[in-house]
Amino acid sequence: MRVETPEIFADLQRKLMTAELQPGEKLKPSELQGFYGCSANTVRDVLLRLSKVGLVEFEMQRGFRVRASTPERRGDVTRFRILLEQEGARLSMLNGGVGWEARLTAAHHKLRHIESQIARSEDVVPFMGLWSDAELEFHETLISSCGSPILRETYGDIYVQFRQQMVGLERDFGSNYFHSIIAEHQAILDAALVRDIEACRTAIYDHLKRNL
Amino acid sequence: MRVETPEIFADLQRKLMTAELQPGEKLKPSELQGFYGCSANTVRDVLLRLSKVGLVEFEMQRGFRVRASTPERRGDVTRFRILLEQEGARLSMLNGGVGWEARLTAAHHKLRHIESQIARSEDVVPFMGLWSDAELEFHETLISSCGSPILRETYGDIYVQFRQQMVGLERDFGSNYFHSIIAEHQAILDAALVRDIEACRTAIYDHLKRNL
DNA sequence: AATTGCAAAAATTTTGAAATTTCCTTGCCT
DNA sequence: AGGCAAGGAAATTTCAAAATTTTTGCAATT
Repeated sequence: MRVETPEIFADLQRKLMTAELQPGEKLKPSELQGFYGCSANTVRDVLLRLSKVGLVEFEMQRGFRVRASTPERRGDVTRFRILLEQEGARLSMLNGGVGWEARLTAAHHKLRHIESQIARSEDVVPFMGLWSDAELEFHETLISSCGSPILRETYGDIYVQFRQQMVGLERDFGSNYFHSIIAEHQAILDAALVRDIEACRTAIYDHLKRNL
Repeated sequence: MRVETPEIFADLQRKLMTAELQPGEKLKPSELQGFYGCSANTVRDVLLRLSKVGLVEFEMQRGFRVRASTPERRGDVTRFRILLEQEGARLSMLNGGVGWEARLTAAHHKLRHIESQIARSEDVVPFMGLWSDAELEFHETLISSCGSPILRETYGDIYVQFRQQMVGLERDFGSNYFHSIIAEHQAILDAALVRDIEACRTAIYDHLKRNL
């Protein structure tokens, strides 16, 4: 089974984000090498790049480890995400034009569609992949007109880490849960479209505070 | 001339931050290898880690390049630094105790001492190294009680990038310049010590806005 | 004169193994 | 029994060369 480097990266990132590789677990290039059918050094390269994203911890002479998941870190990631998203949204509301509004509306429409399906269905699991993608797109679109590449990049990294920290956390995905989520996303959209900076700030906080 | 990996990292970081390696310049492992007396792969490793910090750009199959310096990026880095420092200082003012106040006062005292010397002297160049270190310590201490490892780490990275963007920019380092800097640092310290969040936010902005 | 195609050169990535460091087990001494 | 040291196993880092990819230079065509 021959795999190319970008695929190794993608596969490891997915396993990291779905907790198929569990927090704290040691990542040995010499072991993964066999699985991917490449040399240990290639795996090492990929892991170094994953440590840039923050999914993996690296310590010199001590190798790699799946980033640990603690209540402290979850809170830290969440607070940082809130900071970046509030600022990104604020700037987007100041800079964004109709194009931004259109893209945001579109992203929200798709997200809403999936969330409605989930709210009606029994089992959330089969929707999780699609929902994740739609959620990410909505939030990234929200900050997309902030005019700061650094903010957008950093947000992308922290979002990925957020997912890593939250997955594996057993939560009550009852229909209540998704009804709340739907309302929260709606509140963010509404505030953004009328450029109400304070309302949007609050809506973002209310959406994410459950993870603090 | 045999050099260990951490020293290669440190040396490259210094050259990157002092513009001895100029923005946009290509970084070829096969060339640096000769200079450091190690293999190309070792250099590659170091460069991958420097790209995590943001000093170096990496693109698959295209190698490494010193991060470009443009007015846009300078502004972006500066705005992001302002965001992080304002939030870090705000949280520190809420969480920090006397210990924090003491460390901040100490850091400011050292910084002030060097800045006074510079303001009296003709040539700033010989002081630049010491001043850089003292400035970094002051700003890092300011946010040190924020309680967010992620914020502190990210600030560290962005500070380094800030230096990289600003060095090489010809500026008027007349005595006026350092008199302003002294006043600005003092304003930040004063606001922080009396926990005046708004004043501190403004003082940080006023200190950094010249780079926008 | 500009553009496309091809071949040579240069640079990057990958490899497999050697060298080094860390980690763990075992045995010795207090 | 507890702690420390030495030895061996495992893991990480480094190396030099091979394989791959990109870039460059030159000629042929439009």
